[in-house]
Amino acid sequence: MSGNCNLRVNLSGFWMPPAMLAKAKSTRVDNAYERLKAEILNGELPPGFQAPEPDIAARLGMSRTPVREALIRLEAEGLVDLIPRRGAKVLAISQKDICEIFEILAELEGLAVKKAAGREVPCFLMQELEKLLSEADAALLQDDIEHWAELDDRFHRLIAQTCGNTRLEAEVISLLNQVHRANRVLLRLNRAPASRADDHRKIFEAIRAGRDDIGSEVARSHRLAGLETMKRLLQSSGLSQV
Amino acid sequence: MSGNCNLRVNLSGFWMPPAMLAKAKSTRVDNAYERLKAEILNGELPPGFQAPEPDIAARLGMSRTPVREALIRLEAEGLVDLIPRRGAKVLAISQKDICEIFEILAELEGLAVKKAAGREVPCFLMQELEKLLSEADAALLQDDIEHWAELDDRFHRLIAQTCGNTRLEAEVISLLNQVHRANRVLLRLNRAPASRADDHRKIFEAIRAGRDDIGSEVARSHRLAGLETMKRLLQSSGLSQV
DNA sequence: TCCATAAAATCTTATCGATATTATTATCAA
DNA sequence: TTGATAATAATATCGATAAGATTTTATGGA
Repeated sequence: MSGNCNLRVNLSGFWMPPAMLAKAKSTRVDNAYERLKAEILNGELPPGFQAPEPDIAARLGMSRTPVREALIRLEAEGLVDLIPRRGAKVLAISQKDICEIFEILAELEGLAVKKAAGREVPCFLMQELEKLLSEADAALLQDDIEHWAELDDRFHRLIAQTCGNTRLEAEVISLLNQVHRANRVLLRLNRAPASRADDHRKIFEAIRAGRDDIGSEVARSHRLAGLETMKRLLQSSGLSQV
Repeated sequence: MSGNCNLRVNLSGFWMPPAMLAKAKSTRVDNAYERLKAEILNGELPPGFQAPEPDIAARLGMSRTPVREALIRLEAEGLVDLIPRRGAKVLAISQKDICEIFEILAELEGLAVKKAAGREVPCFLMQELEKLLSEADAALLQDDIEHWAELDDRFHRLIAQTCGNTRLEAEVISLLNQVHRANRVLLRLNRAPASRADDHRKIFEAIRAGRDDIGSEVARSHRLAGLETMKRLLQSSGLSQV
């Protein structure tokens, strides 16, 4: 058994329980989905990238059918656009898109924090949140904006996971995915954190203290402040799409 | 001219006879998608209904490929569950699902009304809203709960369309679809309107007057009150799923 | 020569029917 | 009853073909 074909690589880059990795059956559709999604999120497939299905299938080493099914899923998640007779295109994000998404995120993240503060959040999630906070502080001290951005993103995703509402969690994460690359590109231009760092700490403390009112309000205004930063960065960079 | 032609919004409400949709759609995938979606929403395919792909394909008179692609889209919208080696299953809604969805709807509908009140809503939409309000009044006077429920649903969908945020609109409509059958079934048991009728009027007036603060608050509490009604109906009916 | 139009070639998807794979069920011996 | 094994059923995937749009080429008139 030298070439273990069942060995699954976690391409999403996020932590998964070992059981999940072991059990996850590796179908070609799932494989194509995970690989394409990872490549879109990390920028290997940049916004605007466009290719016919056969090309993508060939690149992934499989036939068109599973690729097509993966693309349909990615389209439903707002990451690609399937243009009839033109192939699949990685979506670019405009200022309007960012406004729309951040406005929704402000409400949904506010709700997520409210729900999290109103329930018993599993201990390991709180510990993970706290770890992210201290690592982010450390990254800022070292001026490591790249790493800080990564931790910022993971904090927001983890918050979504604390709320206990699975649909809310999935929707927040889907929206974060849609703006993931725009976030990264603009922060790289900015070379500075896009938000007040202590907002995250406030949110964390509010959840721990069960202060749903404070928490949700901080989360909401945090996201709306982020929107203003994004708008400013878009203006100053002169980019119409990211 | 981006290729979002495949994202179609049914402006006339949400339900159309399959035959009509069949003619409008050119591809079999779209055809299968629209037909299955309509059948799920109107209850022809009830929650819990389950069938292997070949059966569904045979019923729709096409091969498995387009059916499968339609099912993947429906799964992404939370209407069906694709169970490996078991076929496609129409999702049933539990009390937990209703809680999750209504909580999110409360925030998103609140935001939608806030945005609608803060902008110039196209005249024909306001007229349509007003028409729905007076028709709903008339239906109540005649004790036509069935018709009232239909108008209530259409009001909520139309509100989503006034907000100007296309993602917000799509998400609200998707959530309304997921609870559509549950709504209908429970109202039929109840034989009475599930919410204070004048809430709708208040929301309409707030949008017209540009009072985003009032409008969003009424929309939010309206939905949360609806959640309580649903919970009560579920308890009294003894149903664990709808 | 230049432009408009028609015809042909090309390219890509949409769809099909068939096959390989694999989970589930049935069967049977210990 | 249990565990192994065979049979079954349904999917996952493939390769091929048809349909349809786009682009290119050919053609004829000014």
